[in-house]
Parts: sequence; C-alpha cells; structure tokens
Amino acid sequence: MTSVTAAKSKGGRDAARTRESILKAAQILFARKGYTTVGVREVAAEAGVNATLIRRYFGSKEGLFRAAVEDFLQVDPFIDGPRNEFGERAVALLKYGEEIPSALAMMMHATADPEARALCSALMHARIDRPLADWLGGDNALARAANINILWIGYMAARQVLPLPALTGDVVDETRRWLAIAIQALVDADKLK
Amino acid sequence: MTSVTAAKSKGGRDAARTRESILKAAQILFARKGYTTVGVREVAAEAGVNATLIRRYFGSKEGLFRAAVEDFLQVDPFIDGPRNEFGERAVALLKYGEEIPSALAMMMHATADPEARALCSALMHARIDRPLADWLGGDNALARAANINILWIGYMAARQVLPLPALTGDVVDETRRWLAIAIQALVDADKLK
DNA sequence: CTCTTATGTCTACAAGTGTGTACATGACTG
DNA sequence: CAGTCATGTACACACTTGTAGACATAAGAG
Repeated sequence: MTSVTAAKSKGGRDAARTRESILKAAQILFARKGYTTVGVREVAAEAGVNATLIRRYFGSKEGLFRAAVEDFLQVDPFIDGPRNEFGERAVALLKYGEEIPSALAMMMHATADPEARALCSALMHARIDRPLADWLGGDNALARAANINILWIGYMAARQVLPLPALTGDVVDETRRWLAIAIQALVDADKLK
Repeated sequence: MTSVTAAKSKGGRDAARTRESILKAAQILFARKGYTTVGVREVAAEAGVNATLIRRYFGSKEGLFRAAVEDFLQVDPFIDGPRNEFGERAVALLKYGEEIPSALAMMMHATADPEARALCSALMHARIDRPLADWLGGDNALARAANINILWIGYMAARQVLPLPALTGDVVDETRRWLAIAIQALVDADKLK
C-alpha cells in the first residue's frame, strides 16, 4: 500500500518528525476504520516507520489514540467569529471535516472499545460541550450545547461513519442548509420567550 | 457473569428456542460493545449455549450480526399513528430504545468493521430512509427523511453510544422536547412555502 | 577521535480471534 | 423397539493482536 503520510523522505533521524508522521497516520486510520480494527502495525506501515516506535513515543495504542483525538478536538474554530453566523460557520467546518479525518468521525468509530469510549466521552464533555455552553450563555445553555452537538454528531455519523446512501448530491446541500438554520436557532434561543 | 438470556431453563432440545437465545444475547452485546469487540464465545456464554451453535444457526459471526440488526430495524412503529404526533411518537420510541438494546446503538457501535458498516448502511437506507421518505411525501422527501434520521442517530449516539455526560437529568428532558419539535417540523415541511 | 545518548530495528511471546472437523446424544418416525 | 436425523459438545488449527526486551546505529558533546 502507498503510504500518504510517509515520514523520512530523506534520511536522517528526527524524533519530532516521526512522531508527527505516526500521529497523522493514526488520525487518518482511526477516523476511517475505528479503534479496535486498526492495528499498531497498520499505523506504522502507513506512517512509514517501525511499529515499535509507537510504543516508544506514545506508550501504548491507547496513548496514541488519546493523542490523536486531543490533537484536533477543539471548539475554538466554531466560536471564533460573529455570533449570528455560527450556524453557517459550523456547517462549513463540518464540510472541511469531511475532507480531512475529523475528530467526530474518529470518536464515533472508536466507541466499540470500552476504554476508548470512556475517553471520548470525557473529552467531548470537557473540550466541546462545556466551553460551548459557556459561550452560548443564557437559559438552558448546556442543553442547547448538547443539542448542537447532537446535530454535529448525527450529521457526521450519517455522512461519514455509516454512511447513509441517501446523503449524496442535492440531498446533502438541502441537509446542510437545514442544519445551519437549526444550529443557529439553538444559538439564538438564549432567552426563553 | 450472570446470563440474562439463559436458554435452557429446563432440559430438552429446542432449536427455535436456542436460536432465539443466541439472537437476544447478540442484540444486547452488539448494542453495548459493538461488533469487533464482541466474540462469538461471549455471545454463546451470555445465551448459555455452546459457541459452535452460532456457526450452525447463523453461518458466521457476520450472519449473526445481520440477523440481529434486521430483527428489529423497522420504521413501522414510527409511521403507524397520527401524522401530527410523529415527533412525539418518535421521541417516545427512542426513549424505549434507550432501555432495550436498539438497532441504532448496535449499528453505531458496529461501524468499525468494514463489512458490518456496509451492511448497516444498506439496511438503514432500505428499511428506514426509503420507506420514511415515501411516507413523508411532498417536496424534498428524501432529504427530510435523512434529516430526521440524523436527529435520531445524533440523539442515540450522544445518549447511548458515546455517551455525552451532559445528557443527564433535566438536560435530557429539555433535549427531548426540542427533538420532538424539530422532527415534527420536518414532517410538516412537506410543501415548500 | 571517543564516549554517551537518542533513535530505529529485529525477534518473540502470550492471549484471543473465527472457524472448521470429528464425535456424542437427544428426539422423533416407521 | 430400532433407525435416523437434528441438535449439542469437544477439540484444535491458523491467524492476528498488543506488548515486551535485546540489539544496532546515527548524532552530538567533550
């Protein structure tokens, strides 16, 4: 197989570089195939390095997964920007997520393993729901944050994780429009009327 | 471990009964732990039968999974009833799904395995999206069906599969109210205004 | 140059997987 | 009662997994 994330194009030892290669490969593979299914040898092959290095740099397979998720599970890109454009921005970021391995897809695929699932659950709460609720403010902030998260998760699951055959072509566009509106409505519902 | 789905409380051979026991145990375990993580020996132990019987009755592990999903992936309970109460009914059924192992949780957990994922994708389309779109009718029926499915998937994933720590207590009630309204809105949007 | 440390490689192991094959035993038909 | 097939059991075989430890080699310091 041709490794897209090959490390050492030119010789020389570079710990940081190989570590990065492993992380990138892990993100791609975990997002595509989940946690249990992907083996450390597979990640190493994709990264173009020796399998044992994963243990050296990340301690264990679980350590690698944790690092891979934490590396790009951030809410900042969503809340940086005008409040009245949150819905549009979120959908745009989800589209971007479809093209690169997203943390959401990674987590959804990984929930088969009990330990990986517990990790995902805790991380999602600490790095998404809580800060998002703080940013939202107003009444029922945590519930609204959870609802926004439900929309994200549902869309990514239906589009990438399963994926649903229905979600192609024009249907995707229609769904994305609906998604932006629904999310924005949750943002704007900061005061019970 | 105490097997809840023990088969042969009294002696005697009963193929249908043991087959049912295996299926029940598989549904519970697959929904809780996914496809790859659950082994055939584990299912057999939970069902209180010999592991080889799984091969006899379902051909293979994949055959067992297929049977387990197909057994209760049905859209009928959702569309049977008044159209203007679809949202409420759907949420009530999801709540029911939280208590018994639901097909949705099973599928979400199983997407790590490529073959299981392909199966889930095809089944979801054939048994949920298509019939639901037919029932919905009107403009963009397939997109609206997909959106409803997104809400279901997102909720079950956030509530059961991950699960999100935020979704407990009052937050769940608030989310369920929102969910019913959002789903009903998609049902009623059968004519572009 | 020489020594030390960081980095990368090789081999192996114990555990668990799905599945196949051969054998035992129950229940029903004639 | 006797025979026959469905049903249940026991065992083993390849295979893959994550992890561990011993070894080799490049890079940088004194």
